[in-house]
Amino acid sequence: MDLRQLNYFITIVEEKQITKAAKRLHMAQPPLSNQLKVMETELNCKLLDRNGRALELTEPGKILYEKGKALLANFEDTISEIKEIGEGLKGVLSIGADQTCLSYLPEKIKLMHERYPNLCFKIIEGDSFFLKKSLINKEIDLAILQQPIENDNFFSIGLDLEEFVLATPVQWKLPNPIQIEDLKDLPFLSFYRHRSCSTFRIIIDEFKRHGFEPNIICECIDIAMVISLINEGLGVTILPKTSLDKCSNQGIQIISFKNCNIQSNATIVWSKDRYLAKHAMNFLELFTEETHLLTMGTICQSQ
Amino acid sequence: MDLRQLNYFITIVEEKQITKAAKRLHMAQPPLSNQLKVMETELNCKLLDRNGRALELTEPGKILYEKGKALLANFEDTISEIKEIGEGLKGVLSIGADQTCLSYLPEKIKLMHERYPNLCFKIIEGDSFFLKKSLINKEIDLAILQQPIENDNFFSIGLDLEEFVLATPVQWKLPNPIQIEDLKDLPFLSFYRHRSCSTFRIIIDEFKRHGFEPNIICECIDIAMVISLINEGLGVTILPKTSLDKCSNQGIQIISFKNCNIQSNATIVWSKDRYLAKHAMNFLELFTEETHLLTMGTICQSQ
DNA sequence: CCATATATATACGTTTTAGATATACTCGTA
DNA sequence: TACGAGTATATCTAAAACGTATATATATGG
Repeated sequence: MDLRQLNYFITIVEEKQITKAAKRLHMAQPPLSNQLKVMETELNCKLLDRNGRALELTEPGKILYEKGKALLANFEDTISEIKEIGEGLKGVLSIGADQTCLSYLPEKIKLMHERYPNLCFKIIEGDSFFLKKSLINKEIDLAILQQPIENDNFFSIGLDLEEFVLATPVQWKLPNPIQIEDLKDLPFLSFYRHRSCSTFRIIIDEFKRHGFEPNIICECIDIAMVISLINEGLGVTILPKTSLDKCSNQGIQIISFKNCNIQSNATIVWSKDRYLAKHAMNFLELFTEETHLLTMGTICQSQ
Repeated sequence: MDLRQLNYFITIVEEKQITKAAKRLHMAQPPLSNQLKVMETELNCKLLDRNGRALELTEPGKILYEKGKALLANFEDTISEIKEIGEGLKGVLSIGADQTCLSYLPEKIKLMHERYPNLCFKIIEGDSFFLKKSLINKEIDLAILQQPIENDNFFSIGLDLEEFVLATPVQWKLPNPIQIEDLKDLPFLSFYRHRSCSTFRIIIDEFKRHGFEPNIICECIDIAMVISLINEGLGVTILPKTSLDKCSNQGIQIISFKNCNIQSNATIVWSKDRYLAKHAMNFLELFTEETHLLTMGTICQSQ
């Protein structure tokens, strides 16, 4: 017996007549009578007691009706749920972001929530290595991080380029804009978990390009810690502009660079090894709508 | 989507491979791949992520697997239950009996319970009119009563014929066996709800055949009441022998009749208007096994 | 009591679709 | 690069679901 037959049976019971049930099911009466017979043969018992016109449930018929109705409803609910998840209307969207890119998220998540109110979000913070591993392990759908991963197991789209700025204690007297060489002797605060963190590398590489290395007096794993150290007048750091906008920045002075061509290269990345879930595609669309930075061809994987 | 396809999907998930799943399902691999594709098309989303060899569940696939597995199990349980009920292994068997026939039940029900331990019983007591109505209303599956119902809406099989006996107070000095004429002046106790009760009519008719009517001093609705009145020495009554055996009968004297040809005519009766449930047929068999009174042709209705 | 209306069952032909077979493709590996 | 394991595609076959026509059964009205 299958669900089609079960539905036939339930309709017959509710219409109390095979003919009416056939109409409701948009089919002719004879095949419906037939299917009922097939079911009864398979179950080896009468489900309906036919005396002339009156159609009455037998004991097993009664039970089949009760349980079958619940089963069908359950099944239909499940199908609907799968479809909703498939359409990205429901489910859990897991996004990874490194510290400098966390600032991209709040606005976009608000937008997603408005469009897909049944969607849940999971935000994971970590450096590029951690995020890469999470993508491969399928612990996250997407990651936003500085600088594309040099590996060809990932698709990626670049977000708006954005300048890096210098953050210093507010009372320090420094030129604005400043030159990278002026940082030579300033105490420098950096953040990362591993020295291979991409944001860290971008900055270090820029220093090296100018022929020196920063005077690092503290390495933190956390931007907020760096910010509070700056607040205390301990030193300076270099960050993408927007990631400072979202912090409480009284006590922080923001200075642009004159001759520095490092830019925030925030990139949204996902795994090639995996079917990109619809809700993740929908999230990507939020970025493409605005920036128009990419051809959609790179997003839509071959199905 | 139907349950066959759901089962296919679940098997694929569990075997982690379409080829192995096809083997387990005793079918070829191509149609199984096809069905998976059909499902994905219908649900409008990928259920499995195929990268080369590794077959992994997508988000909607995961949910479908979890819920689908439960659904399938539920469905199979329901089918099993229906089959059990259909085979008479389970369910509720409702039996009606009039007072003089209640004594037939305990032994048979014990037997039924041993054979079909999951079967429940419902025993209803009432006079023949009440039982007839209950059969028509389908409140009971079968009824056991005195004398076949003269209506042709019922099937019936007669049980063992059994003599009626006289029950008197133990201290009364009466001949044994006795003649029906000797009852002419004895105080008579009778039981029934309506004067049309068949047991009552059988007895009255026998009195009339001998040219007199009993000297009825009390009409009760209950055998137990009649018995206790006899215990008190109030009068006598006539009953089928077995229905006295089962009562506590200290204080009761049982006397046979010499010239009386009334017999207990206990009959088991069921409605022609109704498909006789399997458990009811099984119950009937208990009687036919012993008595061999009937041709099975009358039991097995045309299906 | 027969005629009619209403409903279910049977017979048979048609269409749909699940499944089989053969084969091509894809990817990882030796 | 060739091979092996697994999946997808193409085409055919067979089963079964459905429709049409019609027979049968049962309640209702004249």
